Amino acid sequence: MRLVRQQGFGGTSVDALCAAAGVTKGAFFHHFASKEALGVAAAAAWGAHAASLFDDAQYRRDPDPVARVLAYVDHRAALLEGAAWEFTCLAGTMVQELHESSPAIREACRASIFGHADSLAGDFHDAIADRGVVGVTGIGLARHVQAVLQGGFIMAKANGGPEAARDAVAHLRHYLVLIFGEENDHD
Amino acid sequence: MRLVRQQGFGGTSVDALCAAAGVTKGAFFHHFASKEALGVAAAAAWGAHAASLFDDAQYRRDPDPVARVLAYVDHRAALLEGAAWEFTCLAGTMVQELHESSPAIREACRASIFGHADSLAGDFHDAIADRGVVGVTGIGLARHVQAVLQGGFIMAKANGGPEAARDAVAHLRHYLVLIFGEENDHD
DNA sequence: CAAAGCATACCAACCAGTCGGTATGAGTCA
DNA sequence: TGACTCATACCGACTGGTTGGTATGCTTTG
Repeated sequence: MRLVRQQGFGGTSVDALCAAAGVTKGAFFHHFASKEALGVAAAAAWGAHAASLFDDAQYRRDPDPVARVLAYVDHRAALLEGAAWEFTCLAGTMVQELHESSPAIREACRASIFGHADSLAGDFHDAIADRGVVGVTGIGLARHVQAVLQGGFIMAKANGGPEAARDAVAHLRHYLVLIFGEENDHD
Repeated sequence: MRLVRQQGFGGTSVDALCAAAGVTKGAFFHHFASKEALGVAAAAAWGAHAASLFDDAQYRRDPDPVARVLAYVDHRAALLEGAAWEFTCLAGTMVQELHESSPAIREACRASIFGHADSLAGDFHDAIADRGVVGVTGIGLARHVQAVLQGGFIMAKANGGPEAARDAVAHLRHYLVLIFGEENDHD
């Protein structure tokens, strides 16, 4: 689904998709009722891909929850390399374009983005409880992390390189450190 | 340019644009060499619009620079009302869609977004100097503010309402308060 | 009159989606 | 075993409509 990430959903024709995937148009419409159905399936697949990337990563076994959330952010920062289509979020790209015209795709993208935030909320909740932080919630902080990442992607697209996104993530990390303090049992 | 904000650039045809503006296609192509030229002009106009909205707002005369930057964020939060197309950023929307396919529009959107950040950098610089904050720069912080806003817009589009964007801005304000402390001469 | 501003009709390219047809393989029965 | 049926997977030419853009001529203004 690289083409959609490069050119957008509307900018990618079904013909182009089929040519890139090496299938014919007949096969495409045999498997998907419409182009919109492909968008829904792509968003769902993206959510599953994200889950497989982050859900059982090594760093999630650190006993200190603050170390876990900082490691997650560092991991995200490390992925910011290459061209925009290589590190940006398919769900964020699609929902921006289609949130008004296709409720089905909007919902699939929402599920992907907020679902990923949900999967992080536990660690943030533990970190908040562990440090006795007040004024923020685990789910709220997890969603804010996603918002900053999405915003960083837009800055990177505007600027033509990943540096702008890395700056945003660096500020995000700074925010978390100000909230939680540095991690305990590292170094 | 409401149509572009609702449906995206590719999703809005020149015919629809002309109908909405009450002009004919002949007049359109008399004024713009191409649809892409319209996009460039729209991004530039958006930047000018933002400048007129924020550059000489009342709150920018507060003698405390920290009060100024917090007032800016509060002002942005207050604008998060209604449907997504009413409060989201035209430049952010367009650059996401066209950053690869149209370098001219990408550059115009970059100028709009980063130009607005530049116009805030002075206040952030003053706030940093005033409070003796280390580890962040005025321009870096101003750009981060834009990134969080853009990310909030995406979360709002995914969620179908402005609440998600307000949450992001609330965390952004929290970050600034942690960095600078509360403002001095307010209340 | 001459140029600029604008309107109308038009074009080739492209779009998502359709449709008649084929290939294949599993199940049935004599 | 082999002829028959049925369902699923797949093919690619085709269609009706839309796209950005153009060609031409009218109309207003200086």
